[in-house]
Amino acid sequence: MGRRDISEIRRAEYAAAAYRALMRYGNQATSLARVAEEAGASKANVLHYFKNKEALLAAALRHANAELLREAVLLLGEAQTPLERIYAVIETNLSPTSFRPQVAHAWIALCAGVPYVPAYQRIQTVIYARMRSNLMGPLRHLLPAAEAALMSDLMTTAIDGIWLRCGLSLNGVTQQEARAQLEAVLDARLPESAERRAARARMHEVARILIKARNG
Amino acid sequence: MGRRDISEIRRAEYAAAAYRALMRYGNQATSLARVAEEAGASKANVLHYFKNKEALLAAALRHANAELLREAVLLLGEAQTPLERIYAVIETNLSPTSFRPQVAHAWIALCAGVPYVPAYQRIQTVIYARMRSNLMGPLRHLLPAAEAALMSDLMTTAIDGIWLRCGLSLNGVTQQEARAQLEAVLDARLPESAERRAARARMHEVARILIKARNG
DNA sequence: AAGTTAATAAACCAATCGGTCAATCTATAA
DNA sequence: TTATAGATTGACCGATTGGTTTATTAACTT
Repeated sequence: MGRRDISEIRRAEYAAAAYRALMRYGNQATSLARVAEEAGASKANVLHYFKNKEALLAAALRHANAELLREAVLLLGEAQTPLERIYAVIETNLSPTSFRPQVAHAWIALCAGVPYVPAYQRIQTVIYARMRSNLMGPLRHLLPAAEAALMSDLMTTAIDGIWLRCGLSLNGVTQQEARAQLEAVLDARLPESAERRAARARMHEVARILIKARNG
Repeated sequence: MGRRDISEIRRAEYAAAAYRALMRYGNQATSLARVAEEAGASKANVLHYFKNKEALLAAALRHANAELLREAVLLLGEAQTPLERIYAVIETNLSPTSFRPQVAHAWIALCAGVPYVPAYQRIQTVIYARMRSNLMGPLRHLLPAAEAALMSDLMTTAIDGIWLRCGLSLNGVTQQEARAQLEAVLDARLPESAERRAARARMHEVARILIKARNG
């Protein structure tokens, strides 16, 4: 175990601790002291590996995003048709890994900081670019360019709105309600068909299997 | 000018100042000192009228919500058909009063605090209840109950997502893009028709007139 | 005019914030 | 074994936070 390894290990540890704190206590209450406590380390050592709080929280959000990305890659890897790729995106965003109030809290905190913290802005830009790429790819095969762009934007918007509501969790958006809403979005330009039914069923099944495998 | 009046005047002044601070500097940077400076008063006097910061910011958000509500009432008052009432909601949320990054910032700050600040939660609950009422009313006339509820939820979700994007304003959601997305949402269950075209045109015109009157 | 009440603000407070520093400890390299 | 570089930390710092206290001013009541 070289000294170089420790650096990376600590950075990952502290980023994960910061993410946990962000989920549990919210942005306001996530101080360096609390993150250090969460990680079982000293505040000074956290700052030994991150030049400041902003860098730490940015790493925390990238850490969380990487988790989500891993799930997306798995699902997209199983998709074989454009419609299946669209449902892969939907299933990813509804998977229990991400569709949880606590996770949503962390992302809302990110959104709140975007206008004032350049590092957050960069993360958000990357996330949106990937979302757009994941959706535009399959949509281009199914719709004219303008309509594909519209549907990509609308699905992104709807997913954002669903996450927001999930984070507030006032009346607690059910996964089923969220799914129904996203299906309705699809209805606007990709009317129900045998292909769509098949794609939905298959990716739902793939998601179920992957989740079970991860938990088991 | 009785002493009772001054109390209400100051409360309104300070709430408005807090809302301005929330829009300009974000939640993080909105301190009592800054709000007092924004209001041209002393911090102590702000706390003389609000028992603490939480109450002040809650009043600020209610103040902002009241502004939005006034606009909604005006538009809904002109709507004469169910479809027009739906478009009244859409136009309200796209009006330049509310559809601005700064305004969205303030609301995102609210959302970020909802899980931790009970007062914010109450405000959010009221807002959602009114939105649902405004949408379910007309939708019930146009769709079966279950479909009406679905569309109400979906429109709320989409509006939330649009506001969120507006607040981030990375690629800057245009009012036109937002309108196109909401039209696509309607397409899912209320296909384009002569009635819908008429309702859209009329409420768009009503909104234009009201905005012009307010600015002029 | 006198007395009471509310409006206002300066000064102050303890707590906490993000961040620095100097000093230890530890483990590898020589 | 000793030297050295990195890991780790307690103590500390100035700034800022939300909130209180105390004193002064202004205004209504009688």
